[in-house]
Amino acid sequence: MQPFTHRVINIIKAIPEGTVMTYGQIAEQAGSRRGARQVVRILHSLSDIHQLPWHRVVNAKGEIAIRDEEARDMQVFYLNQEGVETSEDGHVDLDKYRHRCEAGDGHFYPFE
DNA sequence: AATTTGACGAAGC
DNA sequence: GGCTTCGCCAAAT
Repeated sequence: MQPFTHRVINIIKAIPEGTVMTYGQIAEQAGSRRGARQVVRILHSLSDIHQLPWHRVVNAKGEIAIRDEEARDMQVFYLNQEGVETSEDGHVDLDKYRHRCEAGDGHFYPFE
């Protein structure tokens, strides 16, 4: 298992209830800014054996990225259960629910 | 070992 | 706002 993969798993497991993270965010936190696709792979392959809250992961537009209708519906259900409002299309308000790695004083860094 | 793939993201049209 | 192209790199084949 590559360090990147391990970090991604760890990050996903650390997502609090009622919040969501984007693939890009996770990849960035894991160390690869362009690793969103690896996050996809990891989630797809590893959510099964790990206990990953995959339903708290959405794409950059705040939409449910999943393609399977049933799984998509399930994700919407879980998010609603946790208090995340989702549209019928399955998109959430990232500005409200996006989990951000806080700097402590609320200072927001647009880039790094 | 080589090639394809993929629940994505940003940039370009 | 939508569609296409390119980049990215681990996992699957």
